[in-house]
Amino acid sequence: MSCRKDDMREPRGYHHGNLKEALVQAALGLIAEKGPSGFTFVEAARVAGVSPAAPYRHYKDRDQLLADVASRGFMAFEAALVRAWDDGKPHPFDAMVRLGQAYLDFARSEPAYYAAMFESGIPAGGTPELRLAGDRAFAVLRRAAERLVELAPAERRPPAMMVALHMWTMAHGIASLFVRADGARRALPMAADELLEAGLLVYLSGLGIART
Amino acid sequence: MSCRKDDMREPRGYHHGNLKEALVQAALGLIAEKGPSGFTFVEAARVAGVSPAAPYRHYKDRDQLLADVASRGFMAFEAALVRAWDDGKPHPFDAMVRLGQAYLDFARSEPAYYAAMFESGIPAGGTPELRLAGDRAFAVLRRAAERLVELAPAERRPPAMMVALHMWTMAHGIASLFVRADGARRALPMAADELLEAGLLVYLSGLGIART
DNA sequence: TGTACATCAGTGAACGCGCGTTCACTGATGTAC
DNA sequence: TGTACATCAGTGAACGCGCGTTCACTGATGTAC
Repeated sequence: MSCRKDDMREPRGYHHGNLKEALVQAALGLIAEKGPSGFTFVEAARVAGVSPAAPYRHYKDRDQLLADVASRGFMAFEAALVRAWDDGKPHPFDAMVRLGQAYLDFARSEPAYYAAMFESGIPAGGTPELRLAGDRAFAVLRRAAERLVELAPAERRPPAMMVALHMWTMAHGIASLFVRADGARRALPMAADELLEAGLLVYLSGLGIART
Repeated sequence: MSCRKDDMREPRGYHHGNLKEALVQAALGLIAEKGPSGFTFVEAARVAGVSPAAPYRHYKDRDQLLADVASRGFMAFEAALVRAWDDGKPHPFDAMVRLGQAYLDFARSEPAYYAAMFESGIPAGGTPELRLAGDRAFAVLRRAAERLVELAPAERRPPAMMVALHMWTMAHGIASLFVRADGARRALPMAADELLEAGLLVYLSGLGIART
């Protein structure tokens, strides 16, 4: 999926050459291992094979690194959502179900990104890049919602923004409660994907939006 | 709402008399202030006015205290949900909307409990008490769902468990994204309560469940 | 009612640890001429 | 092509800090007789 664990380029001289990248990868590994709160600046430096003072050349502090990781996470997230939505083909209905799956898939396959994005406690607008990347990911949901509400009976067409927020809410609720990678995941008497798909379908049917 | 900030009983002798309680209150205050990951055992002792070794008489370690806080949180949560549901009166439909409100109200008015319950990273079954308290809170949703599905057309009655999970999902998703107290709360172009209410109503309508 | 004693809750000093951050430094790189 | 020099990325040692945990201890409480 992502370029997580490669490029631990062994032999290096005085200059690392790619430290910023290496710090991000190190952070991802540490977050996956012990959660966002267990990740430290010093240890990221150690994993990247560099002295504890080196990261300060690239990030003001720990939170800036975390924000960078979260930004990159949102970019990868947006890409995954765009891919799943695939411009609403062949039918916005199917595409929307794929979108939900992609949301959960991302939480599952990129738990470190997901945790940095949603569970690290850094503010959503912490840096301009982070805000932008987050907005762009949401915009995918927003565009999908716009296409979907066009399928509703014209006389009672719901606001697309609301629909987008509801889809986000359901996907995020399920991911937070039942898909997360850490010990706080709750047991579920069915597959998380099915739960989400069923929820989305019931919801759309409540809006009067049908498959054809 | 809760008995949070009282009983800081000033003058005391060698024995505190109520240290366990005081530690829980101290933890709640610290979690509210800096989040679950910023809370430390030593500082809880300091706030309770006691030496750093004293808490070990009552809790094996930091996580046990956190689990106790979360347990108590689930008990208060359950009570709030039961109160809101009010046995489905006057109509399960209205009661369900109240239930959703109560969920968000709890997240808002008891952010420390909420964080300990859902964002502290302690496993949901960390202690038997915690598991039991969590199950009981969910059981309220479950019972509500049972009453609601009875209103659905008999020939396509959805499983109550699924409905309960969907309600939980929506409420939790909104609480996690838009109601949380820390810096990670996201802006919302409408009231969170209205978003949840609308989502629940659309969902129920999708199940063929109507007000009368 | 009084005394002896067991139990228990809290003390305070100490420990080792890892973190975040700083500092003057040094090795490598690139560029002007 | 060669040399001088500015710039920059990383060093390594040091600091102060707060945490978790332990230890032998001590003061208070309750109970048996």
